[in-house]
Amino acid sequence: MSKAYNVMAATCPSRTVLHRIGARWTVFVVNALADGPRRFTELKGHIRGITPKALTETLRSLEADGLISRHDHDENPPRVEYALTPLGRSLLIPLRAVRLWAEEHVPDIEAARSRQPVP
Amino acid sequence: MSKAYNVMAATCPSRTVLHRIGARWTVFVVNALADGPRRFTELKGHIRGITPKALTETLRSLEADGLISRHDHDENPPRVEYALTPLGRSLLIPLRAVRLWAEEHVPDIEAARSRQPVP
DNA sequence: CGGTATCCCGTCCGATACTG
DNA sequence: CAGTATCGGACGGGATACCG
Repeated sequence: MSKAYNVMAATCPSRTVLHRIGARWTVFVVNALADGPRRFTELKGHIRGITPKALTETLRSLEADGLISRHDHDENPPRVEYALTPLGRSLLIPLRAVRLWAEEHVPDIEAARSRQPVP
Repeated sequence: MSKAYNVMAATCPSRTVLHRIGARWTVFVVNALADGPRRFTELKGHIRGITPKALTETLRSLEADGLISRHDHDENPPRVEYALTPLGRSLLIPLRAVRLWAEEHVPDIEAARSRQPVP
């Protein structure tokens, strides 16, 4: 049952899924929600360098894909909390593997890059 | 030793690593090399929809990062083989997890997307 | 606080054609 | 076979300012 989709096919929808995962900020946002719900400004503060525009777009995309949920408490002052859905939490596992790999192998890759001739 | 890098820091070099992983064709090329060395045209045929330009760029980038190696046999007609380096093979593990997740959860995500109002 | 609204620029990437 | 050359367009995303 797990082989119903094959990413190598040109028309396979799993490509759009991979595209979303590969988007600039997805990994950061999903990871930032790993420990529980967070508010907009919390996320913005935690993910250094992200602009409100990028954060909004990322949150909306992830919500559209059912990976996170948005809960507006409808208070004043406003309070909105974002949280991973069960689907989003399941993504956390492979994403953590990728993140750890990245953090682990930065030196190797930087070494390889520095071996390049600088044009 | 594994926490020397933290992707949440704005200046963290692991972000460039993630960026490379997230690039349009990286996942496909790395996965296509999982079973051993392959030639340019083999890859192009296996990864449906990729243009020679995109394939070349992806291969060069991966080579620059030390993830794949390029072996020109210097024959006529030309024969060039690409293969994963040990570093590239280590990436295969987290990438496979991501690919499987994507293939597995396509239905969930498509369902979520179809629940969206179509503007 | 939790976002929008603009503006704008780079770069990614597809299509197509050509070459050693 | 294994690429390069060229063009052009879509889009992601940064900077900045503003709003309910």
